[in-house]
Amino acid sequence: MPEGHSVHRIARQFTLNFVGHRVAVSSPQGRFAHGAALLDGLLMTDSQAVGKQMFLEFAAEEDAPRLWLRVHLGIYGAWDFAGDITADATTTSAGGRMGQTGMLGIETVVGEHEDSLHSIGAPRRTRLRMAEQETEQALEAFPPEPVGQVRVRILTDTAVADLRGPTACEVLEPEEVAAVIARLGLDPLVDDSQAAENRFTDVIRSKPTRIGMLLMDQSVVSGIGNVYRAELLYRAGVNPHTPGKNLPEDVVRGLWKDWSRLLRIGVQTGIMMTMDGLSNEDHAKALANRDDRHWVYRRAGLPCRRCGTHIALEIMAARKLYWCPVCQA
DNA sequence: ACACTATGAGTAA
DNA sequence: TACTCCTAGTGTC
Repeated sequence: MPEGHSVHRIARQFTLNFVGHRVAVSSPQGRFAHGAALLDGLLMTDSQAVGKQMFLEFAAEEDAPRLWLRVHLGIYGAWDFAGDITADATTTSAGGRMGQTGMLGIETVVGEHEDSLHSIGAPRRTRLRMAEQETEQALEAFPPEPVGQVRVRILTDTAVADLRGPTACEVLEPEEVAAVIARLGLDPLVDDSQAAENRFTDVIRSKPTRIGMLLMDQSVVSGIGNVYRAELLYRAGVNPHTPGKNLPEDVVRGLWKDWSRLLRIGVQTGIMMTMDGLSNEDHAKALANRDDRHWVYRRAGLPCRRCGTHIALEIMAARKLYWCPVCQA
C-alpha cells in the first residue's frame, strides 16, 4: 500500500477540495451502494488521517449529527482525483508540478489545467499514461466516466474522487471511529510531542518481540509499511531480529525521529525517498526510478550500497524483509 | 490466456 | 502459519 505518507496526502487533498462542499456519493461498481446512499447529498465536514487509515466526516447540515467514512487502501487501493484539484504548494516539489515522476505513490497528469488528474495510492503508471492520452476528453466532460472498478465516487460541482481496491470502506458512527483510532499506535503526524517519542521508546523497549515485527504492528506505531520498515532498520544499522527490549534507548529514539523525518519527506514530495546525501545526478536518478531510491528494499541478492555484501531476503510478519547482514549486524 | 506480483491486514487453525 | 479479500499492471506462453 500506500504507506502512511500517501494517506496523509490524500486526507489533505480532501481538505483542500471537498471539505465544506456538499457531495454526491455513489458506487459505480455497486459494491458500496448501501453506504453511498447513506452519505449521498451530505456536506463533507472533516478529513483526517491516522497511520494508514483515513476518515472523512459528513453531516446533513453544519449542526447535524455526524457520520464518517473509514477507508483503508490495503495493498493496492488508490484514490484518483480529477477536475478542479488543488496542487498544494507545500506538498509539491519546486515549480508546483507533481507529475512526471514514474512509479510513485503519487502521479499526476498535467494537461492544460495543472493537476487535472492524479492518483495517490498503489503505483498506476500505465493506466495513467493511458489517461494522459485521454486528458483532453476528460477535461471536456466533467465528471469523467469511471474507469475500472470504482467502489466509491465522491463528487462536488467541480471535483471528483474515485476510490478503487480498498481493503476497508465503511460508514461509521463517531463512537466507532473513536474506537478504531484508539486501537491505532502512534503517528508522528498526529502527535509529534516529546511525550509521543517517550511512549514509543517505552513500548518498544518493553517487548521481547523482534523489532522487524514491532515496526509493522499498527497498534504500536502506525503508518509504517514494508518499504519504510526495511529502510528505517538499515538507516539505523539495526538487525531486524533484535528484540525490542534489547535495543539501546538512543537507538529507539533515533528510529522514532527518523520515521518522523522520512514521513514528512514522503508527505511533502509524494515519494518514498529513503536515501540521503545524494549527488544531484543520483538524486535525479532516484526521482526517475524507484529502484534507485532505497538502501535495501527490493535489492535481494544485490550488493549493499555501502559494504557490497549481498542483501538478504527473508519473510518476517508475512512480508518480504530486505536487510544487510553486515551493516545491520 | 494465464501466472505472478504488490507500499495490507483480518481470521481461522 | 495459512488462507482470504480487494484491483491492476507486468511478464510469460
